[in-house]
Amino acid sequence: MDPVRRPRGRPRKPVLLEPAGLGPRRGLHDQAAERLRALIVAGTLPAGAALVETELSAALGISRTPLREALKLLAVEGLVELRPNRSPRVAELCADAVTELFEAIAAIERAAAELAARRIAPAELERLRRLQTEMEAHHAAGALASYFALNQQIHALIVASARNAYLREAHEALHARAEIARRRALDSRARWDESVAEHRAILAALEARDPERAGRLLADHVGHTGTALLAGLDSTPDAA
Amino acid sequence: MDPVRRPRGRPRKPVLLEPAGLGPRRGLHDQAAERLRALIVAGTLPAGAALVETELSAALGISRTPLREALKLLAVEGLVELRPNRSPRVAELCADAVTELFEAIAAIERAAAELAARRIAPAELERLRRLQTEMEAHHAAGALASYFALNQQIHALIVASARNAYLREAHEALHARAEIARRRALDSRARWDESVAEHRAILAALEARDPERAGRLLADHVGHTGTALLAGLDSTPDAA
DNA sequence: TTTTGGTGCTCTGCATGCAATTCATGCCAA
DNA sequence: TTGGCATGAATTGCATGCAGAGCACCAAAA
Repeated sequence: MDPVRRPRGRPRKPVLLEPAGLGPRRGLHDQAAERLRALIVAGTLPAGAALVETELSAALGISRTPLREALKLLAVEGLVELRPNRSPRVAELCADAVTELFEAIAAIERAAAELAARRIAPAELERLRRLQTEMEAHHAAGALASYFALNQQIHALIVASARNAYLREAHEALHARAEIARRRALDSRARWDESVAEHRAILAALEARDPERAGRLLADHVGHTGTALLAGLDSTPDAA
Repeated sequence: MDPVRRPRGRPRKPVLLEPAGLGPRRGLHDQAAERLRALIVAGTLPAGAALVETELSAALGISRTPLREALKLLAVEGLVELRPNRSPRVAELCADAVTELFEAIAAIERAAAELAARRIAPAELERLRRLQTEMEAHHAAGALASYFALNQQIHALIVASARNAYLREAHEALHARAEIARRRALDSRARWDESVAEHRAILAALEARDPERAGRLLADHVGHTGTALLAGLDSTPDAA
């Protein structure tokens, strides 16, 4: 009944999967993909966990066919790793991969910021300001989770303001994987102050509609986040 | 027996699908995805064509299950468009989308060039030089197809030299879609001279290990390619 | 004790069958 | 003639059954 299977037997923490209580949505495979994505990003399904079709399908209350389709989907997104005739596994992220990942995210967000500086609408700028204010409030209150959520919304909004569906798409795919790494990292409260300040500078650059500066600041910000996260990475996430 | 179904009846050109003669490969779904990708990029399956599962599976000599998985795969890659309870369609590319597409490719290739300028290995540089020479030869000989193939190899090699799997991944996904647009464009021989010269300049920047210049040149090059291609786009690709 | 060959089981991969939804055709009424 | 509607076929979506590949465990020999 436990869909999580670690490569070699180890103390398995119970994984809770609601039997399938979700509302009227699109196809089951889509729902399954969404759920699995959430479970993987949240770390409920830890990196390296084997995903056995029969067990997962039973846990999700669906049959193997839509589940397989969902797994293929997540494989393309890079969240799971399929090997022929073997159980798919939740993708691992070694330190090198995290470095590359944030490098790529920085590249995309830089381009997005440059475009956004030219194209962002006043309403979006206003929303960015509100989010920044809110984030600073959560920062001051020490609310880590809320801070992260706001932070993510800000980055997503900047990318959206670039008005480029392909950049946005690429960013989303990479962001999901970054979230995994983020969950595995220890609290990096040390970087809060820095991060908030950097966000303020980025917002200022966007308001000034300075593409070069906005792009550079955002890329640097993501780069810093990556290195900070890398430093705080739990070096022994699953394997002993 | 004809897997191509145009939205409204029109003279359908015959689509040739080999019954399944390929050698020992991975899963059928993978083979199917690869084949369909090739057919879509080549334009054999034109944009907007409805992909009926039973017909396609029969044409490919496989059953519907692996075909469905392949279609989901291509949907994530953005080559086909799935709508619930309707036949999947080959994704369309309107002019705006092409603009955005090349914008995104330019962004990624710029980042890749900047990284490549720092990381490219001497052997890769040597290979780039050879490809450039070869491409110039094909250019001089007026061999359009060979020129395009070489051009693509050069871009792929530059991205590979950046040593970032995520950028490479994003680039590949976008590149497939760009190929579709390229097939729909009229001959842009007018840009040959320009393009070859730009490639020479990019190579020089990489040899000089100048990230900023290499990135800017490559981004501009891609941008020019995009606008040229956009100008030569067949404005009535399928619909009357 | 270590290594090698065998054996059984589990799991994936694929094919097929059935139900639900959608689209098209034709009919009827205004 | 035109608009709306009902009916039918076609197609997707999902579940299940079966064959093949891989892995683990076990036994036997060096």
